[in-house]
Amino acid sequence: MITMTEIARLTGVSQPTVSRVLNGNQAVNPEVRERVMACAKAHGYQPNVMAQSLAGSRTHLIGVILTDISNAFFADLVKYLEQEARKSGFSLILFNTNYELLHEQEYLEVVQRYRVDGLIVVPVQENASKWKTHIHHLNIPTVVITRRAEGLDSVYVDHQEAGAQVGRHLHEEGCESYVFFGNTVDQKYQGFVEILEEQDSAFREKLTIIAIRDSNAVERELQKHFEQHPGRTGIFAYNDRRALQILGILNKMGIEVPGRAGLVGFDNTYMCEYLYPPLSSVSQPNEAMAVKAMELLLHKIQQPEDIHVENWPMRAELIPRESSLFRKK
Amino acid sequence: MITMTEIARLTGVSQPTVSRVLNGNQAVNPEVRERVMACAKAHGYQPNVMAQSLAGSRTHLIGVILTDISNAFFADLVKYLEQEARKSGFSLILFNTNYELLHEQEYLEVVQRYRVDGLIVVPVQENASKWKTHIHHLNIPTVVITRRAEGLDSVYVDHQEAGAQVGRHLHEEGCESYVFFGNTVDQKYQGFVEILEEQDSAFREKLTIIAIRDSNAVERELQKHFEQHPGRTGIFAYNDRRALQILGILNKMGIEVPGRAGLVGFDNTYMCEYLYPPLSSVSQPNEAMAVKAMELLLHKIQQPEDIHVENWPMRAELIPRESSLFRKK
DNA sequence: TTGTATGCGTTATCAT
DNA sequence: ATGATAACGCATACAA
Repeated sequence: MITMTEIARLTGVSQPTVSRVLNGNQAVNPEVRERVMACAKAHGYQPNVMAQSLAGSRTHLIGVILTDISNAFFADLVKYLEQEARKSGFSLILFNTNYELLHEQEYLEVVQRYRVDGLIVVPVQENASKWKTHIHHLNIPTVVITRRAEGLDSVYVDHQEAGAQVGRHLHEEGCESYVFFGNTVDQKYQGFVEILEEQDSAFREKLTIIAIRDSNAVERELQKHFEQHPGRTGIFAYNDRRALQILGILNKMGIEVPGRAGLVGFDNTYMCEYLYPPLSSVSQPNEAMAVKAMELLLHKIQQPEDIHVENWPMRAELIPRESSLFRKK
Repeated sequence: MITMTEIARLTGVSQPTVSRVLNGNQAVNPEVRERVMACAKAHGYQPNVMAQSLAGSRTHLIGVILTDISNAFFADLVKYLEQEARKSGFSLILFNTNYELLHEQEYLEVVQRYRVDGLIVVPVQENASKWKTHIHHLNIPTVVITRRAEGLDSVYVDHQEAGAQVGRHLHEEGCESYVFFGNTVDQKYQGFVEILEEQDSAFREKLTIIAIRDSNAVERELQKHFEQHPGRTGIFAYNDRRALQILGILNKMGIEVPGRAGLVGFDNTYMCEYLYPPLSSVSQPNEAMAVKAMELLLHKIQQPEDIHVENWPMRAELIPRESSLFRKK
């Protein structure tokens, strides 16, 4: 790979002159400019980012540390992050923690070694004090994405509001009892419950919470619920994967969807529209999140003195499909 | 970020001595060693990869250029690639071409600028001569993955053999007619057809090929097929996404699966086991491919003189599930 | 407009 | 065992 010094030798000028030409910076003699450019092109010159970075400029590297790239949701996010980074001439150096704190810690060191200009992170535990201390010590512009970490710029979806949307929707579609699949510490659950309690003070008695995964056990729980609640049941699953499993179980049980039970998933995975019936789901604004996160990050990179911390809760959107729409007969 | 020179100043030794200590290389005075180590640890020293690389060692960067990270299959692959890279102390710098040749070309330049030690690529068009010339000019150890590029190390799945597996399976499960969803240039199709022609010389007349995507149009085509072929029908879809759509359509048509039609997908996506009925699918050995690709690449990086080109066709495996199993009543 | 000199943080080759 | 010194490829301040 040819270097500036080499081009200088070949064209009979000094290396800084080559630098000027190649960076289009200063006023250079047009003839020299042409000669140098021609030589560079002929030899396929590519600047050595390592040297550039050493000499004081930026690395144009953005470290992306996330928990699970094989998760379609994160993979989608990465796609948009990469797209945005590219627009500004940055490249992504990617790390997958696999939800392991040790890996996360190690990667925090690796990105330091590469002197990344900025960091976009999906933390394993966004509010663990150890992690926060570590991050703050790095002194690298950082944006947390899909999670809210206090004291750090965060771009995420307001899950509580999303849960409320689902609750409102199922209620409007005539559901008289409810099943929530997932963990009750989930903000989705909080929003779901709150809005429905507003509608119906006896709501709690009409709610079944299922956290187990085993299909047979789930079927038993559902059976029990349907026996106790004759009216239409609204089911909210914390993600589409889970919703898919439930759809299969309902199918097997002979429960009519959406007639007897309305189902809503989360993440709006591509498969939703292909399922039978098509699955209602909550769509997270992946591209918007990526764009905003990168925007915040680049701003911090360019203006390091701006120490202002921003929170960007974004709104998810329920995409109603057949699985939860009450069709009057 | 503290440097070796700074540590040298603080501990009253020379910078090269610090280097020796930190690299555990030479015999150094134990007292000095301890002093330096303590100082490094206290200040959270991290080597500057840019400087290391400039000074002659490797960048420990592996460029990963692929077509679509948001595709679950590639995302999964990346997960394993990252895992393997990490084991050997390499990091991934990731690029998503989005199937655009211009982006691919541009990224080929970017990885040069970063002086990556090696390249793992899913090309947009693996046998375009322009691309191949470009790749060869780079003179960077490269492994092509999921595709077979002649003249370049390639790790991929033998789709023809995979198609044959599906054909054999459906035949064994008592199918008397067949539907293939996809493109006939697909190697999967070739293998599928070949094996079935061996079994039944009149096979071609019993085969319907559907390439369209529109659900209504697909339904009409299927309807026609079922009217003409009363026996059990074996359906092979080129990927799970498509299989899912078909499952929905069959459901809607009232076609019993697997009784009236056996269905097999491709990629063995996580959703297969949650579908109703669970979907038979061909599993690509993602982890094995990633491991092999990285192994080949690291070998080439460490032994650049070994110019030997290797092809690694790997075997996919049909995972039979309820959707294609003939249950005798 | 152009060349000289210097420094970035390492590694590596010398002496000592 | 350790310290000078040079070199990697580039940017930049300064001199001419």
